[in-house]
Amino acid sequence: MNPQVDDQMLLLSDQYYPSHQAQLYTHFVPEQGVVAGVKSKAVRRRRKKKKGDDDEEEGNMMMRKRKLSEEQVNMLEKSFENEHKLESERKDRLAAELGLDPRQVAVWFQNRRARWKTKKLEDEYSKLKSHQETTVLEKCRLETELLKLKEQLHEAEKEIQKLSERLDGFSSNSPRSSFSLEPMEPLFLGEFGMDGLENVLYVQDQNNYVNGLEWDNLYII
DNA sequence: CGTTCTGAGTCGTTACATCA
DNA sequence: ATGATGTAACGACTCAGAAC
Repeated sequence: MNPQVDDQMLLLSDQYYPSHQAQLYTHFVPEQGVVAGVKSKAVRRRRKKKKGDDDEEEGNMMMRKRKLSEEQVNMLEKSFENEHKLESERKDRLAAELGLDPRQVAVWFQNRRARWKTKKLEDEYSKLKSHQETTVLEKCRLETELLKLKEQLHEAEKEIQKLSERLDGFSSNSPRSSFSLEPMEPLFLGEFGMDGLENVLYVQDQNNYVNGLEWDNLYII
């Protein structure tokens, strides 16, 4: 910020810090630069930079942090809830109502927006994180289920293989007779895959429709 | 004494106005 | 119309005092 702007702020500070409003501050720091109407260039002192910069104002620490009163913060919060952006008119009105420098109101809103944004990011992050965790769990569950189903499929194929071998043996050893149903019975069941595959069709699982699909695929191929 | 909260300073960027 | 310059507002980063 350039010096001209700072000068404007000095004027504004004089305008917005009338002495009768001093009681509004819970932590009004004595040497603020406007004490007892003294117009001072030190209203907005530059803070000390890092250690070793310069010690010009070490003696009279003019720049101290002023904590806003609960009432001021409440009103600012209300205003922030209504609208995060702060137009010039609203800033001036708020500043006048609260007995603050418009610059302070602007700074408060800037900080509030920044911290609101940080909090929002944190919230979004934790939401995404928990969503990701449940997705990973679901993936594990599905993989386990897939393994089980593959195992069942393997068993079913083995069974089919056994039955088709039996069928081959039967057709080569005995002549066809339309009246010899007795030996057909077990085969009949086998032909439709019912022999020994109950566990495939009646798997106790909430997703057993999946097993059904697998079974369909087995016979479509 | 370390941590957290928060008011405020600094810097870079952007939008806009003014002027030569 | 156009480029240079000044100004204001803002976000991001940071510091530092206060509170816990």
